[in-house]
Amino acid sequence: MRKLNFSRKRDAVLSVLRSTNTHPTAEWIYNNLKSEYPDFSLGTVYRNLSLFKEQGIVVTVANVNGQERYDGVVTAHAHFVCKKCGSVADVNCFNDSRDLDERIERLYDCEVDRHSLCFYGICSSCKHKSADSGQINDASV
Amino acid sequence: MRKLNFSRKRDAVLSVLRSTNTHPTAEWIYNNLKSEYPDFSLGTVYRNLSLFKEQGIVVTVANVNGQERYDGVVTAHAHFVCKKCGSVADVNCFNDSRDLDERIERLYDCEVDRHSLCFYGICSSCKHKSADSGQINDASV
DNA sequence: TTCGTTGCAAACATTTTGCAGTTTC
DNA sequence: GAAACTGCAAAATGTTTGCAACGAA
Repeated sequence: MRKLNFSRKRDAVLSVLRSTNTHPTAEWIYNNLKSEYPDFSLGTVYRNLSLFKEQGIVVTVANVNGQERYDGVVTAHAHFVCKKCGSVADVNCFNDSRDLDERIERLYDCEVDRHSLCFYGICSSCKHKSADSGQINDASV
Repeated sequence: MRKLNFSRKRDAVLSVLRSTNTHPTAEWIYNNLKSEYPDFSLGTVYRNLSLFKEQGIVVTVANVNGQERYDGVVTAHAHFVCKKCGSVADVNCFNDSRDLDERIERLYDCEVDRHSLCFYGICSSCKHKSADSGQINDASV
């Protein structure tokens, strides 16, 4: 892994990502920091997110309406994606840890880094709105 | 759901997808049919795949290196994605059926259409090649 | 001074779309 | 004949990248 200098903006990207549980898009992170850093670009967000992924401290959990959704929590947990509002929520009712991966490794003679479990449907909030009032809010924020 | 006419090309797209277990990209399907139908376009593949998804007879199982991978088998089963060669394989060792979805519905008061379980790592074949000979073969065909 | 980091904008790659011609019913 | 379907190519979209300026060590 290559040498890294300290960078204020890189820190900010990670801390914004860690401060929310909405599993935001790169653009959302960008918009969130643009006011604080008038000199700030989307490229920096992408570059650093990609760096974090390499380091294993960030993962992408789903692609919703063409946009990748990022998570700063890398401990194994599932997600729920609402097809109406596009929200991505944590699902923490499984103890689907490393065991599962090892089972696959033995069974298929392969190496498993991680797995991703994702449920798709309509979230509680959208379900209780009237049938056709649903809108697509990409990041639901 | 809107009215559909019969279409030879639409049939062909579905049948090519159903004839393989490689979870191909739209482009792969296009290349596979281009010889049989000299008059054939990628747009048709995308339009029909998107139609099939609406109908629930096709799902996307993963995005590998920026390209969506399609599956004509919609019964619940997991997948394995190799980060070296980009292959996508079926994983059939779970009886993770509808039960799981219903558990989430009760727990979160939501509606679950389906879930997707995907393992990421290095496939058996790549694992047994020498360490750095690995290449990225997008559709591994 | 060296080299990692960034803004900016252009480049990229996949997917979507508008339109005019073709096919299905 | 009406409406669905398609080829084609242009447009749209999210993401990546090259380069010169900037910042950290």
